[in-house]
Amino acid sequence: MNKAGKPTTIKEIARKLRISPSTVSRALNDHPSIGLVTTMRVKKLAEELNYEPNQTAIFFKQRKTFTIGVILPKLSEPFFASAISAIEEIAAEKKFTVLLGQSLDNPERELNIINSFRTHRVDGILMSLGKNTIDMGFVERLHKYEIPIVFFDCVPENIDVPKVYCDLSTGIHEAVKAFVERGHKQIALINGPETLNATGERTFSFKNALLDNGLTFDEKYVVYSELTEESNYKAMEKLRALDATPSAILAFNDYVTFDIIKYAKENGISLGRDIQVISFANYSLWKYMDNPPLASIEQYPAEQGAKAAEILFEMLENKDLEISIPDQILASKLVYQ
Amino acid sequence: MNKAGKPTTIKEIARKLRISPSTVSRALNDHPSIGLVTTMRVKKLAEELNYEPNQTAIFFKQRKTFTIGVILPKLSEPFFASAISAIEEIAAEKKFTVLLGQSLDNPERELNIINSFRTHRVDGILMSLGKNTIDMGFVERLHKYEIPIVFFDCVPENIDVPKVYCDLSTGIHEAVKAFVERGHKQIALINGPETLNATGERTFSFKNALLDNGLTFDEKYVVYSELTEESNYKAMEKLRALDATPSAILAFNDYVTFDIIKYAKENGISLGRDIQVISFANYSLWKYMDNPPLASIEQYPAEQGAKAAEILFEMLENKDLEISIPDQILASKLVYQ
DNA sequence: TTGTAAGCGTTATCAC
DNA sequence: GTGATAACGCTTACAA
Repeated sequence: MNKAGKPTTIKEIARKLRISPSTVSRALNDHPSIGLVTTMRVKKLAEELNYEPNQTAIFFKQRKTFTIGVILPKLSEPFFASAISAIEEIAAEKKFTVLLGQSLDNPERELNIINSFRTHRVDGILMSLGKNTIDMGFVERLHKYEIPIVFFDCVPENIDVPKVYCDLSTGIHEAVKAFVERGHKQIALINGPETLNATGERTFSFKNALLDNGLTFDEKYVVYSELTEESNYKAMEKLRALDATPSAILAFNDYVTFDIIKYAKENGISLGRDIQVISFANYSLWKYMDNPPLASIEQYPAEQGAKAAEILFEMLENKDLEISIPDQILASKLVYQ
Repeated sequence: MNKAGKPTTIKEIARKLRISPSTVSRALNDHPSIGLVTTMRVKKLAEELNYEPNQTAIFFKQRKTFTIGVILPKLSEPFFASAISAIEEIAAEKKFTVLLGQSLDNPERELNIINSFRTHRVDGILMSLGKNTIDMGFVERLHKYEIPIVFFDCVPENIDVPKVYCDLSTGIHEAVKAFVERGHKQIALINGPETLNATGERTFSFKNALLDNGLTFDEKYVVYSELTEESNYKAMEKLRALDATPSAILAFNDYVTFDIIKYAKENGISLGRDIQVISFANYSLWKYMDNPPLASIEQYPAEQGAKAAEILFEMLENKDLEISIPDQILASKLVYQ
């Protein structure tokens, strides 16, 4: 800071020391060719004047911003909150800063954020897709601009781009096995909207898991919910209307489970005795509840975010935009509370 | 993008159109002095070449980055997650991007983040202090650099700086009143560590609320916890050891409440009948629980974040770094689930 | 209405 | 070991 109230610049230091700006620059960067004395003098004055390099100038010159952008559907979702938390920690280690954008599942917002990130010249992007994203054209555009992007959790299909996601089949298998071991024969799945990938994935693995455990798969035991309370209740009613009412339910996520718990309470169903539930984890407060699900399928948001960040930083360090990185698939796991 | 694979620049457009870069710049920025025809030609070519202004150059030149930094203790805390979520939405409206840093309650990390933000030349900072921050010297430093900062939720005392926080006294008064109306005479407070401001504030308001409701204040009914499960249990035991066991407890936060619930379960205490609890909200899932607290004192994280962001943007627009802005105090409120 | 030129702060290249 | 100069891409007086 100088008397004019403006940040000190290299030029100023140079003027005061009657040496050239380039010498100052080199001295500050410990360039070997600069004499020890000069270096010391420069550093001393820089200290005194509270010199701080103007990063915007450096960014501009070096075409690198030491910044990564992270795009998530919603930050207030615990799942994404812990992902971003992990990402920020890794970025901080690497001396990178994190630009943040939330899409709120709106494809238009997603594109706006990406554009904003691009004009901010972020060095790379981490992204978890919103539910409604169809057009993936932006991936190619980013590639043209040589901005690497790594997807995690909600990742695009059929595009050769680095991805980190959780394989639900392992957790679903464990869940069904746990149910079977407890003697359940009628196992249902309350799934999400049929349009979601996550939904198809669950149905697929659920079917396999049933067959692998010596049960038959009956479509009727898979009901689809729009994930509103009303829709979740309807799903429960559909299941209760079946000839052989299921005694075990795999729920799309914890929010569905909450509604199942509420529904059960209101309808005199005893959770744990009449019906057992296993859920996909977003919350982890079950231990405080009286009627928690039997277990949860953990999808490791922090680990996914961290892994994605690591891959991104590796790409940034090696400039290997072209080599295609194999999908990083974390196994989901059944976790008892 | 041009054939060299580099982003198109204004110079390139100028060269191709055989006009000067300044004309191109002006045309792209709809400068009134440029003829309509020229403007159109420029814009058309810019479009064709996928021209995108290099923001790093603009940031550098204009000494403004359209970026705000947000510093929070921990992103995975639902309280802060919803604050940042609200902040991001407001920033997006203003076409600002959000730089993110989490202090993890570590003062050193806080300073690192602030330095990083400063070198990134953020236009302003929003911050919620970590629990252990003592040295507030950075505020003055930021002031010198003319970087406005607005605090929210966990704000510094005795410093003239814009602050947004929630006044707990209103909620605590309502809580005590609610207890009294239900016939409770022995009301306890399980408080946080004595070193925290938040703790002193609660004691202070709790005392006043008791007196205002015609009860007496007895220090023994305020116990301090380190907020670990063990410490929370000890707090409960202290209360149970009192001559007149409290029938109502005000809990420092929802985590404490969770432990109270757990403790009660394990010790055959019926929540709701033997003991009623009111908590300070960080989670909002009580409706799904069997033994929820009677009510929660809501502190409106999203509103606090939003308000702080608004103040910051106002400061940025008016460059009014000097006028001191009166504290923005939101009333906390007792909310029944 | 348009062009010229300077400058933002830093660093890389070349020269001495 | 140090200095001069140019360059990054854009904006903006000032000139024309």
